[in-house]
Amino acid sequence: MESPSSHGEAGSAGGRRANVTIYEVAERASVSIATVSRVLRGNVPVSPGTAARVRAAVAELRYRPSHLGRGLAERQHAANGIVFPDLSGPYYAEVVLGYESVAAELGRSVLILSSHGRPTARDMVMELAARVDGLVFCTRTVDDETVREVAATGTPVVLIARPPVADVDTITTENRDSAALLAEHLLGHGYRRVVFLGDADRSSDFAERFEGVRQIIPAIVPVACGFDENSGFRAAEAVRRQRPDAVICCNDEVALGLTSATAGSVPVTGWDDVMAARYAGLTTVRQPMRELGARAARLLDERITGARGEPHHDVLPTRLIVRSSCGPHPKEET
Amino acid sequence: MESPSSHGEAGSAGGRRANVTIYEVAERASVSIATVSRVLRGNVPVSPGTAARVRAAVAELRYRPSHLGRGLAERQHAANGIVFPDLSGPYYAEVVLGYESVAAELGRSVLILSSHGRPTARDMVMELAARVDGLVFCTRTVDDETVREVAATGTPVVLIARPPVADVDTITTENRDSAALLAEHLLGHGYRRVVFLGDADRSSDFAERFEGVRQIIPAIVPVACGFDENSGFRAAEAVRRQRPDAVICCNDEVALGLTSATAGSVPVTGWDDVMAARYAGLTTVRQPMRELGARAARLLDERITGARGEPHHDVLPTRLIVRSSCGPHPKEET
DNA sequence: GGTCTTGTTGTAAGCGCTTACATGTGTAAG
DNA sequence: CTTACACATGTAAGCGCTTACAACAAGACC
Repeated sequence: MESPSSHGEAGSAGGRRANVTIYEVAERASVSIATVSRVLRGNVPVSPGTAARVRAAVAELRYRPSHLGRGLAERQHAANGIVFPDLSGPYYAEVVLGYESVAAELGRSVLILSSHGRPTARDMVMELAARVDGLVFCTRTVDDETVREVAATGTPVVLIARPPVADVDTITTENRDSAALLAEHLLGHGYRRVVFLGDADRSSDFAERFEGVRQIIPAIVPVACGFDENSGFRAAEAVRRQRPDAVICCNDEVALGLTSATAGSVPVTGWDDVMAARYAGLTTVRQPMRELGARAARLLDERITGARGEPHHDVLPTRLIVRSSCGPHPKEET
Repeated sequence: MESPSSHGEAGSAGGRRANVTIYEVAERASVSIATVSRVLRGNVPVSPGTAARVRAAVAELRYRPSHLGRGLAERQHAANGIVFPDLSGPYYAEVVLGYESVAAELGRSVLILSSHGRPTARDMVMELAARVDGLVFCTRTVDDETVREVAATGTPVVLIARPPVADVDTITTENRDSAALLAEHLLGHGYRRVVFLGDADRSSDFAERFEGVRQIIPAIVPVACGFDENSGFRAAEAVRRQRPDAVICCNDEVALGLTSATAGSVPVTGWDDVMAARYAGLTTVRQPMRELGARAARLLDERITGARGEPHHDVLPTRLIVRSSCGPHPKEET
């Protein structure tokens, strides 16, 4: 008996689900479990005859190696996590898509966690960190302390659209310059009194956009607002009180929400260039969301597989997309 | 020395990442690993003093139990998977969001896999199946054979928007009746020659919608088409050749794409009621996408935790949303 | 015929955790 | 002052896999 335990007893008891293990395969192929493992991993030569017998046994038994056993022995999960606030709204969906796509290519499963404003987010993140080889955080999903704690356990971390914490890699999109460009465009329209709708305290992206605008329009008036359509819609009253010539919104959803409420009576711009923006004719700034996720996956993989060195702080370029929502053009080009 | 291995030697060698294990916690608290485990799981009484010592050691060492070790011992992953074709487009993003939200509530992590038309999808699915306690498949991401194979290993499976396979649970949204309703509405507009834009062979949802329409408009003309905006855009030529009074598209994205190409010259309807549909004024059928995911997570959990019995085949209700894209209303109500 | 390779396979020690069972202590009962 | 019984804790056997090391067989070579 080679088995140290009861593995040999294949007895299909009335239990729930008796998964077939490497022991049963070994027994059926009349080899040791080590040989089965070697055939499956293919990193050590095995005689062709034996290999064939093992493969036959694997097929007949429909054997699937347990990830738990494998992971424990190899000390790795072959999985990455990504944490974001919410998947509704096209922004995070695109980021996650890009991330998954690359991670899968690299042979890593991806675990998602939507913090969703849950108060237990921190615990959920630590829990997630215990089951992956690396972790990506999008924007302000958790506080810096949590990021630091995860990083301290040695788990590689990449931050998306968020200022650096400790010496962790980050990937962001360009905000300041394109915000300035957008502001200039609005000035070109002849607008003077401009409102910035969005909460700069809650997102470094928003803060940078605000700063970029203020560089060009020092008198910019900030009006606090959430992130979604509803917030934009509800902000209409507060915006109207400012009697603005134009409103620069922190993202497309807010812009779209505001547009619904004002029926287009006020020139508006967004940020992100989500699908709905095209149909609403929204002037906005396009950012490469999918690329953001893809890049994060690659960066993470490098760290996991051992790359050392200075933290990366990549910045991806964005592009101003002028449509009709900012009003008729006195002289600008499209 | 209680440790059977080298666990006791805490030596922080120059290695990559020496995770703290239950052995170190035990040593620090001067108890056995069994006691540490008991304190952490809280299912067996431990004297208050000991528990406090253990908790202190856990905190000082920043100990995080390994999911691999725990999962192996408990024979469960505490994780669910979900497989979908693509996350771009709001449909799957919403489904996944609803799924994640409930799964997290139930204490399960969620692993996502986008099949993305990859030829290796089948292997990736089997791989995923080996690391979760249950799996959800959205629409036609993999063939029936694969679904059967996963189900055969004893892994609970739930199908979303897909016809039953073996005796697996399914969740779909109502298609036939709302399609008939939509067709009637179009008839009410006075339209007679109607095209159905979409590929009924590639989705049971689309097939049902087509059938529902045909019940009311037997002369409905099918025109093949993909799933996304681009497909809709490119189908404009083929559609025009049919000189239709109106076009019923298989989903909103196709409808939106078509609309861009025809500049609204043809009455069009979609399906799903995605965000962009509201801004494009698209007449469509709303389906509860988030609820679809949420329900799947609950159903799966029931099966995982042991519910037996007949397969469920839930059907969620949908709702016709009339907007302007189907043309001016001769007499209909909103 | 004996020694050395080389190639193939088995043995067994972990990986980090849970838990049935055994052991030891203090206290109530006889 | 025993005997019994709770209660708290330790001991050790797994969970399913990988892999260093040992063992062995079959040619190659002198």
